[in-house]
Amino acid sequence: MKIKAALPKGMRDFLPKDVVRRQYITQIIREVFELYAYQAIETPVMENLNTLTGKYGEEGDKLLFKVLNSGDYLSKTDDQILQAKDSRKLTAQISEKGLRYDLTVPLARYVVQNQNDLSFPFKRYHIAPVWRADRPQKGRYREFYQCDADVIGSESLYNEVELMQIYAKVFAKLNLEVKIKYNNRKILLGLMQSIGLEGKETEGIAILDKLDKIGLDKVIEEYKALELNDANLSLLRKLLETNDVSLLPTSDMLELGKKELAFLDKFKPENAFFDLSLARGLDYYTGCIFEVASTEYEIGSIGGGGRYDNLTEMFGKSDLTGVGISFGLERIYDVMEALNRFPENLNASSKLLLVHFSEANQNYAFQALNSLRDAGIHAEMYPDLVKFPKQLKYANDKNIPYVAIVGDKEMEQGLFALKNMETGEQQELGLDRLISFLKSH
RNA sequence: GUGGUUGUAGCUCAGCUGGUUAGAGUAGUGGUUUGUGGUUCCAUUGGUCGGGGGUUCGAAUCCCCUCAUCCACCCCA
Repeated sequence: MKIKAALPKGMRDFLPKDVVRRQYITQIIREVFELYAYQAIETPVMENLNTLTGKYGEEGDKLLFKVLNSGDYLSKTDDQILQAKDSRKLTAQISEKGLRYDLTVPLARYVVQNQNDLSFPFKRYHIAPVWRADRPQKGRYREFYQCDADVIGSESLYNEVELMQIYAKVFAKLNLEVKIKYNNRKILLGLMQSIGLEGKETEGIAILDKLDKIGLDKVIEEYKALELNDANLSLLRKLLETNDVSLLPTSDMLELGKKELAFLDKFKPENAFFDLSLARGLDYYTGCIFEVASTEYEIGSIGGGGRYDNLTEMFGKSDLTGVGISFGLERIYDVMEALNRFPENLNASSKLLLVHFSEANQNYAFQALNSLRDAGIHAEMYPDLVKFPKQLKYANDKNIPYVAIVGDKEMEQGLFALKNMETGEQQELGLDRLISFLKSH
């Protein structure tokens, strides 16, 4: 029976030429992370479901990929729940693992679990895929890579500044123009509280976040629906129009937020800007928050992050604050692709193909391969005995720049006919000269 | 979860208002006197026209359902 070759929704294959380009991006990110003294870690793709749930808000919980228990999982379920077809309760009984939704929550778990072996402040980076059961669309996939750098156990705001510098440096190296936006959850929370939205802070912050999309008037309308008085409504309007922190009311929370903001204002990179309407949906942020968007191509945010004070507390260790940023690889890729910013010379192929006409030729060529590879030249021999044009076509399709022809003539003279696949030029060289030629071209 | 779009050969698509054995390009394979590709020419493989049901003498084409896809909303990288 023939089954249809297909992938699950929102997941993709990558061709060799795609992988080279993805690695070009991650390599730059990795280098900058290491320059700033972050160390790589790895964690499993699966976490216990109770590690993941409740960290990303209600929406986030819905978007978790859950993994079915092994074995005869149905035999252990409650009959009543099974009969009632209650998916949520049943899920809890048949699934105890899930795919990670981001790299931050697993980090919190990791830090608590491995605290004895880590030195704090712990600066780590992690480049790996995450999964969200979202509906795919442009720039949104169900499997995508995040590239994270976080500092755990340091409340210094220099960390925030460094992280913004990392954003600036990486995107500069990628030749992309971006705008780094920052804000502070304390400002947002304090503001909501001071305008009479105690208990409804999250709701109020979510409205702010829509400013870009629906405009100021509609934002104010939505606040009106929350029964704000006129004084507070006009205050909000003014704040959003001017983005001016000095207009903020006074409260303990707000003063704290303003102080933190002032620090960032002082040390921030040139392309970073305070934005009062920046909110970010992830539930765990408590201090500074960041988001990066391309100024050249519309695709949503290509990076985000912030400070989280209570994430390790959920795993039983308090007083361990963290701050981090994330790069979204596929969106950065899409921007690079759309703007044609990948270097021309990225090539996944070898430099040389050895072609031949007989088994004797192959024997001879295969031995030469060893010397070529010992010299560090990426080389391959066409493995099968096929017609000559077909071997050339292979080199051509794979974008291999040079072909060395090994026929009886060449064997007798101990030479290789080196052909430049672009110009068609051919020259006869001994093995030593072949190697030195390829090394210098 | 809501709204829209599109589903025809491995890939990109054409098939007009329903009418004979469903086409093209490209890729694949075989040849073009067997040591020169990208750039000759010829031949050839490959499709239950997303799936199911209905209307009709007759459906890729019309209607209904369903699945998938892409896009937008929600939210996010």
